[in-house]
Amino acid sequence: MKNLQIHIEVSPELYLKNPDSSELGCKIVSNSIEMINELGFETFTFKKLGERIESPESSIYRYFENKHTLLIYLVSWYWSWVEYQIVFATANIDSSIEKLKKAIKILTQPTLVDQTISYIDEALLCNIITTESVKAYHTKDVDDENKKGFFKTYKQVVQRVSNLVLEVNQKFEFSHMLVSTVIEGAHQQKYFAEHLPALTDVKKGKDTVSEFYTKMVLDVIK
Amino acid sequence: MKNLQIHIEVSPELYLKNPDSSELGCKIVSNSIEMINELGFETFTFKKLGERIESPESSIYRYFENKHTLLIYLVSWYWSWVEYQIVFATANIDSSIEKLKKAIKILTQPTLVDQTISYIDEALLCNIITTESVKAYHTKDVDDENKKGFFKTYKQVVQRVSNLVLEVNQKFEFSHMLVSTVIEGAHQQKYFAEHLPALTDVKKGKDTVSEFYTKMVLDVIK
DNA sequence: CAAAAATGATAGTAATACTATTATATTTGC
DNA sequence: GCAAATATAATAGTATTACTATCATTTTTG
Repeated sequence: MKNLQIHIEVSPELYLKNPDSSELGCKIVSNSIEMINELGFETFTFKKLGERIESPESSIYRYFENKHTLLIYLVSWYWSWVEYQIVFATANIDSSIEKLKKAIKILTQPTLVDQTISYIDEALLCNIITTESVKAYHTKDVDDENKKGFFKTYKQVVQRVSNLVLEVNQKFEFSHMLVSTVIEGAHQQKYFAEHLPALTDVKKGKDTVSEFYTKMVLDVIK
Repeated sequence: MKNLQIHIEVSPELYLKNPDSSELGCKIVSNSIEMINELGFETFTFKKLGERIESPESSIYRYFENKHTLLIYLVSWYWSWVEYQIVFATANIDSSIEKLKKAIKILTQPTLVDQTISYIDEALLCNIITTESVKAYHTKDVDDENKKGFFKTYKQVVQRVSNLVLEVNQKFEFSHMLVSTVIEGAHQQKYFAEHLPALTDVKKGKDTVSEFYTKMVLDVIK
């Protein structure tokens, strides 16, 4: 998987000007990832980002409509990246169960980063997904934004893994629920482990999250 | 369960002056529930609430430090109320499995409201929990607020249901994860059903969420 | 090298999330 | 029943946020 020249494309509805297309754009994206990690999404502002990259706030607004759309851009990038990993990890495997296990592993394991594509720090981005991604679709504008295709890549991943579930058990009626439960659950359990440990059983060092959700999926669909 | 004079108490850290103790306080709480439903949490402001109840913004600040704390107040009230329902529904039942099933039902069923305690509209409050409660603990201040006991009632419910899981299977290692996965999952599936149906399999009219999570729990712990 | 496009510098606005102050009610304790 | 305490109203003010607008200066490119 290393040193491949793959390139992740994000749907043009999510930016005004493709940040990929200029140095300033890349700086905006990579520094926003760092700053959202440091400050949290609500405390992060375009003004602060502007100061950090030494460019005026107004220049950032030429790339992204607002910080909410920037978050959705990051989330969308993330899911394309995850989908790529799933496709790669399940290629040339015959057993449906094995494919499903690999996919669950990717969706639940602790921040995995053995590769870096371009200017995006995937490890930091994973943290953002864990702590901030629910904010991407818990807004009054979900329905509008959904119509515009803002959540397409997330839905694609759910559909793809859902298909793997059905490959194992064609009669299972709740494949999408199961997959979205695993994905969201894995994020939350990681978050709980760090901030609200009473809500979880995650042990340090161990990959309890993967273990639990893998067991859960296999028990439920068989 | 109807017409009981039960009273739900919220921990004093969550308010400056107990809203329960005055007419204005009750108006603040009941109208905030309506307005958060109508506007969504981010668009809701103390200024708008003040206009609605025809009291100055500054009066609201005498009850709650800010709108975030008000949200936590509501969430905390909700979990006390749910805990009460679980205790009530599982009283005098011998079978551990039956008790667990009842608890899961309460945690996953569509907004249940056959009773109204005081000035709080439980149906509207349930909607708020479904769409906004993740915002209560996804902030930079979680750790601080957790130390102050802001999430105590939620943790109590998880612990209680977790104990029911262990009653059924003492050797199950992931009881807290399982329960918090069910609770959060149920909220999210309801939200997805309404806004991002591609992520779920919920069918209209049917209580798919309860059905799915009940099956899931029983399959995983046995 | 001229025209177009991108960026920088700067200013400005409405709304938000508060805090502060003083006046007027309302409650309560003796 | 009245003074003291407490709660609420009325009003003003501040720093920050989330933008929008304008114009000058660079940089790119055909």
